Amino acid sequence: MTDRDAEQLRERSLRVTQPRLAVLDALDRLPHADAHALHAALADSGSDISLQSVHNVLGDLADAGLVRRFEPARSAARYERRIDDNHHHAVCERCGKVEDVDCVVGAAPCLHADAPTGFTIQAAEVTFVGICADCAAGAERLGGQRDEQPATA
Amino acid sequence: MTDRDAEQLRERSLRVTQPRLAVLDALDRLPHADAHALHAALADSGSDISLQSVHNVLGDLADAGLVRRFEPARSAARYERRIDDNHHHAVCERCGKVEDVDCVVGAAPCLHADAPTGFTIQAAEVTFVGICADCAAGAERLGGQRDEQPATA
DNA sequence: GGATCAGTTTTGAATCGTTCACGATAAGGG
DNA sequence: CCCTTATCGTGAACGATTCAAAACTGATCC
Repeated sequence: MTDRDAEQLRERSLRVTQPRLAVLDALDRLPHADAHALHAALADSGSDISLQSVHNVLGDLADAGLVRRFEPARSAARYERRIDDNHHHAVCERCGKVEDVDCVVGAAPCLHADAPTGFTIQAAEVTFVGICADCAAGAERLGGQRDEQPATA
Repeated sequence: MTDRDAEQLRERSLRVTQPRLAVLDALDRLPHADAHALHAALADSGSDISLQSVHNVLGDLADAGLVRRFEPARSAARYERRIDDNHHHAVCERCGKVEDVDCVVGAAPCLHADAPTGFTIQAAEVTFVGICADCAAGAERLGGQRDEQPATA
């Protein structure tokens, strides 16, 4: 997929660099990672990229529209490569895990708010908060625990 | 309304203190303020409360369910007193202003996501991003400007 | 294939919003 | 009115992100 990544970068007149390819590749493996998690993952796979560069690259990619940035409450910014379809996110209150939620109410569901005050709506960010299956199962017999996916992965 | 505020605090077994009443009162006047804006507003109206205490109070009030905390992307946490109805928010990309958006799709619109992975949805956070009427009007003849409501108000 | 130039990365420090720790203070029951 | 304890204030610490300047390298031109 690195070829396709390089192509995408060129399409946006971004230089094809090792850090950018590495970040894109890591994002394929960690679909909702934050900068810290990506940095750790890259370090593990041999790419010696500074955390600041990860932020830098993510910023560039987000500006270019190759990557989408979203910020669950109480959490660092997460990044994902799914940008074409408008899907939403479910965040586990307990462990911070994020899962994709496809639109249920049709094509672009919550996008048509009638902003009474002349607001021009450009995008809608929908985030569901709840308990993921794993935490629900684990919490039945254990007290509140924390696992924090992005810190680990 | 201070009487009602005091009553609400007592109902949650929170002590009725001047800082808490002041914050609640300020929140009535600034419906979507962040901690900094509230601190400034309180200072203006004579209440000499430290910024840390504002955070502290807001945290307590949020824990008690008297206040709702939400975090628009790229912005500090905002707080509001409307907690009973589930309404959403429209954030102006340009000036950061937040306006309430009532549910359009019925009673609890986007709340019924079929989380495929056993997710138990507890709440939905819907945020619309766009351009507010003021900024749209102003931007027609001015280059990109910034006004940042919470910093001023 | 190599030189050149601008876009990128790096390093280190700075910023912002928020949280922590602890002594000082005051709310509210007795 | 006193005592206990929640709460507030002060100051420092913290995590995530951004900024600044110098070193580097990808892409183009020769």
